Amino acid sequence: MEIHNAILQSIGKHISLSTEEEEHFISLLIYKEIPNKTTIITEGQICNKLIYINTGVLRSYCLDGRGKESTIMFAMADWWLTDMYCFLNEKPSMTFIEAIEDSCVLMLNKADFDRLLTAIPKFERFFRILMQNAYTREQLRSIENLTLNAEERYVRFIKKYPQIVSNVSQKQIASYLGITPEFLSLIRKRQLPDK
Amino acid sequence: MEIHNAILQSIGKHISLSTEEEEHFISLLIYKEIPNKTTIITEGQICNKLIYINTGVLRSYCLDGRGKESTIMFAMADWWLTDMYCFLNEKPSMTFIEAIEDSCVLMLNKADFDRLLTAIPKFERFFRILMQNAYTREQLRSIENLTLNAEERYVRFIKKYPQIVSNVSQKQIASYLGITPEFLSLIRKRQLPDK
DNA sequence: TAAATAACTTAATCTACCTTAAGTCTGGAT
DNA sequence: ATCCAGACTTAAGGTAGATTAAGTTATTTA
Repeated sequence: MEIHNAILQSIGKHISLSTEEEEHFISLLIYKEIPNKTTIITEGQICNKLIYINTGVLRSYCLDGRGKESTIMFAMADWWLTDMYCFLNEKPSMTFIEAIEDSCVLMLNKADFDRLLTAIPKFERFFRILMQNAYTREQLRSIENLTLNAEERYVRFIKKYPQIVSNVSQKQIASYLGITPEFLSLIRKRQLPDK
Repeated sequence: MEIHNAILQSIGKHISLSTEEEEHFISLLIYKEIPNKTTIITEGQICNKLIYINTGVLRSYCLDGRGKESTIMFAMADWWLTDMYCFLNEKPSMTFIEAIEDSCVLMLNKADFDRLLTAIPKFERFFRILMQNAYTREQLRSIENLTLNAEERYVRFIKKYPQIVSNVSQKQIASYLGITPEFLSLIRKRQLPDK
């Protein structure tokens, strides 16, 4: 009960469910505690879980051919994440997902996700809105990557995600911004001195 | 009739509509022919149209403070586009949308879009899938921007959108890839000589 | 058909950011 | 307490890509 308050309230902002519908939905969720630094999804594994974060912070990232890490997203309490492409198409994951602080999550299997959408079509609406928001967020990121330099991107990042800045290593922030940790260090130094 | 075949078939891949539902949907669409180089959405205007491309190619782009243009997307026949963030939130557009060849489109007003989703909830499913695909596409673009250099991005671009390459100026391709037209010219030169 | 405008190329110079490498600081594990 | 590995800093030298500017080729437009 307790545990499902946040997710139900979050969903309730977009659709209204009857008590039975809420109970049915909750019955599909798998509760899991994830200690800091635990990897819950690994490249190559089938990624068949959609993850809702109850508390904590997770990070998804990928590795390129040369072993360079790129952070795809940081996700905080009340966010959803997965390797969306691979979840939807039931392909092996191209990404890793790990906890970057002690977290607890609720997970929904792909099969249950599909059945849920059929059983309670209101969830189509909920996930449409979720996908819409994810889409517009990503599009903004693409544009900012193209139009802003590293320092401008860093400044926007700390304004947009102040909670993350305080919890995450600079190396990981650099890999989100697409720069090296060394260069981020230099940017940070520039920001301080005179003001 | 003729004109609506493509859009109905495209929607029919994801949901099945009754004849009345199809007719209702079609009654909401506004048909418009858009000559090459016509701008149909301008920064600052309220963007309250969702656009389906029947034939032709459109481009959306934005301008940064220094007047630099960034192409957000190229959209071909059977694609949907708009300034999604501004359409959904009924804000003034932050982007421009123009035809880059003679095109014809079907448009759906925001108010009709909202009513359609209520009247025929199956459309929630259709647009969920549309948003999903848009999201995963954008996420891939973000990652490629971070991990690939300009030449690699160009090579992927021409593989993924061969039809666009033949119809669009290099200046516009450069602004999609986030490089200058001069540097794209250099990349293209490198590609030819020996092979 | 000519003139004008825009697209594309080429090349020199410049800069944002990377690479490498060495050094400091920190938090866990023993 | 000590050791160690990882996080962060600093700095020298290198490179991808920008900027500027001039020249060439298309495409409009008159």
